[in-house]
Amino acid sequence: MRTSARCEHSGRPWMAAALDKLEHLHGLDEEDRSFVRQGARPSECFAAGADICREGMRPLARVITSGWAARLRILPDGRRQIFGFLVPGDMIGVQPQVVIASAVTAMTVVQTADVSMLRGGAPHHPALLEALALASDMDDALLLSQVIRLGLQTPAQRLAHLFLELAERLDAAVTQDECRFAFPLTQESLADALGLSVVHINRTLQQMRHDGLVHIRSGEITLSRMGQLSLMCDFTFGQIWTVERRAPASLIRAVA
Amino acid sequence: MRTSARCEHSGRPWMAAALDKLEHLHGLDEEDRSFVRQGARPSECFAAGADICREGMRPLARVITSGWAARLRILPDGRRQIFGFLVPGDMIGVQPQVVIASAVTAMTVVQTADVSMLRGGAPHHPALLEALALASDMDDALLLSQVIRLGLQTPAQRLAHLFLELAERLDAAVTQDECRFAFPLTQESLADALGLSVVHINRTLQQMRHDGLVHIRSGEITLSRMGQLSLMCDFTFGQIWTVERRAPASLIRAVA
DNA sequence: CGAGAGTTTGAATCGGGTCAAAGAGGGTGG
DNA sequence: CCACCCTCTTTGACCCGATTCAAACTCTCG
Repeated sequence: MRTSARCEHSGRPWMAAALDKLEHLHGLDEEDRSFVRQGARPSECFAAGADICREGMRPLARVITSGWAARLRILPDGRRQIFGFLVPGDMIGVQPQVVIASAVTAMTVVQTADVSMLRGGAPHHPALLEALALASDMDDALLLSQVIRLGLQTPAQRLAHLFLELAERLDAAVTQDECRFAFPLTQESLADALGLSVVHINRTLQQMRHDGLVHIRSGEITLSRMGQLSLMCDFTFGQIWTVERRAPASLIRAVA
Repeated sequence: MRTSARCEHSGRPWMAAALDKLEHLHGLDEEDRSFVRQGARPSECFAAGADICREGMRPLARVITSGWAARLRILPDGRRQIFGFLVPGDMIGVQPQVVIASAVTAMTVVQTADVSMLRGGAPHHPALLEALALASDMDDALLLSQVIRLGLQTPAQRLAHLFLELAERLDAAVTQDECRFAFPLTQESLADALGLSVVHINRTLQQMRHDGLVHIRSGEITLSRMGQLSLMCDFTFGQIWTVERRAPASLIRAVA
């Protein structure tokens, strides 16, 4: 169990991702932030492929401080469906949740923190309570996006939509219509998330690369021509951070 | 606005569906039940096709007392994706929800009741609070089922899975391996929910009818050979009513 | 340097979509 | 009470997109 004050990989102060996410959702004051920082306890570290939480369990209240995970279900015949990805700042079992209907599995090495003090919403911190409720709404919205991808989008649209959603959630760095961020997923994970075969994911990515839209190499993705990308898959920046529309300004600028 | 004590269509006491659902999720005592009955106010009645709640709004706390509705989104190009169906007893905007990420549209005439007193969970009714948290978990689980249908199931499996899920939620009547209940959806609605074309829904239903599995006629569906149905789509009765596995006994018996 | 995971390629197949048009109800108004 | 109309269902033909299988290639890590 690690107790250092910084994340190994990103080098940012630990809990920074979670605080940024909550801040995005609803402004916090310094009092709220220190409540979160002091209440959180460094917790388990999971190897890639390890189960963070099994299906049907009452989950512990945890936040991911580094690494990527996935909500997923495995069918008796071995095929799996990924419902969505969890990135640093995302929480599990914080909302008054009794059971979780899906497993959560680490896609990379994942570090977590225990945030039991947030269960049932912090009584004396109304802003925090609001932020947590919005985080829960966001989870719901992300699941709806996933249904839209599977239900009505073409393969290229699914990929574009997922990439843009991740870029926004990760608050990715944007430079002149290009957006770049660490991307640890295999094509197989993408296939399992987007309801397509690995082969077809591969061919579609190739086409998109040829069109100068996406480039994935050595664990890093580069999105180019963001305007084109968001147009082709009907993605709107800012929708994720519901109510207040506080999308990272850089992303919105890059598209406009 | 109606204030009568009974539902027009079903003839059951109004709020019966909601109370039954909560009861299924977590046992209530008479005190809890009368709290719900007395706090609920008969509210709007919606025509088929009317919007019960628009996307991005802070929803009023309502429960459907009769009729069917659907959570859905309509894309700019006119195509629509149905995320799931709401049946009597299902609630909108009760959980500490700030915004709703999808519209809710009436599929039939829908009567609703105002249950604002349940917002944020009834303070002095712990059992009710638990039941509401479980209802919220159930909504999450239903959305995950929808993703599984779209992501990994064949057309026939999607139909079977949806029918069985509805049978269980509606606590449908079962007689010797046959299950029958009112079914007001058009094939177009099914198509929009299951990510298939109307034509293909039609052909698949025909095949299933030919196989003696399903029969839809004049607003009523009959499911036959329930064991076969649940086997072919990997549906497990009882999973919906999470923790306590309190599926309607009749349904579980019919399959075993 | 080798092993294993992940990516890339080709060829054959078939499931499901689209288009177009014909039937069946079921409700309404004359 | 019947005729009409509108919606929903059903059918056929054609086509394209995505899956599958199998094999080669490439990268990364031990």
